[in-house]
Amino acid sequence: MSATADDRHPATGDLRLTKVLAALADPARLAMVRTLATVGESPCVELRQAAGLTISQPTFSHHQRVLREAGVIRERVQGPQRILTVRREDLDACFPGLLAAVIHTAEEFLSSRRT
Amino acid sequence: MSATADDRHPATGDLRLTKVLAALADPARLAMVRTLATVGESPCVELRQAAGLTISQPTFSHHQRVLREAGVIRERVQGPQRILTVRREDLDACFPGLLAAVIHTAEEFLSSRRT
DNA sequence: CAATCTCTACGAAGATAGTCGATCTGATCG
DNA sequence: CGATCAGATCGACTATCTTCGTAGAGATTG
Repeated sequence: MSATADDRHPATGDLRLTKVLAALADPARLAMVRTLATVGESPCVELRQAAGLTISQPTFSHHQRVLREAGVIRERVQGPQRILTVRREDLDACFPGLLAAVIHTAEEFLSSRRT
Repeated sequence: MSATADDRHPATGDLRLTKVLAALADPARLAMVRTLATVGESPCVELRQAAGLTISQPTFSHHQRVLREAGVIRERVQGPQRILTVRREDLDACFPGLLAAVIHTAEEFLSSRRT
C-alpha cells in the first residue's frame, strides 16, 4: 500500500503487530534483532556469529526470512552478500516504543543471563 | 524465586520476554489483554464478550491460561468466578515500556481496523 | 441435596513452527 | 570457465499450538 515494498519486504503500512510479536517471540530471532540493533548492520555470517547462535545456516536463513517478512529487518544486497539492518523508523512509526522496549530488555538479558 | 508465585502465577522475577511476546502474538490474546487493560478487571464471561471474541469457551480458557502462565494476567477467585487483571506493575518492572507499546498500538488497531 | 452458573481439565484433530541435511542460485575471483 | 564464497530453497521430521466437544470440579442458590 505505502512505500518500501519490493516483493520481499512488506510496506511500512502493512506491518502487523501480531506478526512482529511472533517474529520476536523466539530466542534466536530475538538475539538476531538485539545484536543487529547494537552493531547497526551486518551480513548474515557475521551476525550469526555475533549473536552467538549455534544453529545451522539454513535455520539461520529461515529465521532471517521470518524477521524480514514480519517487517522487522531489511536486507540489502551488496556484492555476494546480504547486509541486514533493523527497520527502526518503520517499526517506530507503526508501533511506537515497542522496539525500544524489546531491545532494552534484551540487553538486560545479556548481563543477567536470563533467556 | 521472588514474590507473587502461587503455583498458578509465575513470580515477577521469573517472567521471560520470549514467553510474554509469544503470549501476546495471538489476535485473541492480544484482544483480551487490550480489553482487560481498558476495563481494568473483568470475569471471563464478560471479557470474552467485551473483547468481541467468537471463540468457544474452552478455547478462551486455553488462551487465558497461556496469558496467565506467561505472567501477563492474574486471576483472582471471587465466588464462583475468576476475576482477571493485567499484571501491569510486574510487566513494567521486568520489561519497561513493552505493555504500553503493545496496548497503545492495539488501541489504534481498533479504530483503523487493522489486525 | 439438586440445579445452575463459572470455569478447568482431558483428549483429539488439524495446522503451524523449528530444525536440519542436501541441493541450488548468484556473485566474485583466478 | 572453474572454483569458491554467501545465502536461499527444498523436503522431511518432530514438536508445539489452536481449536473444539465432552466431561468434571467448585461455589451459589433454591
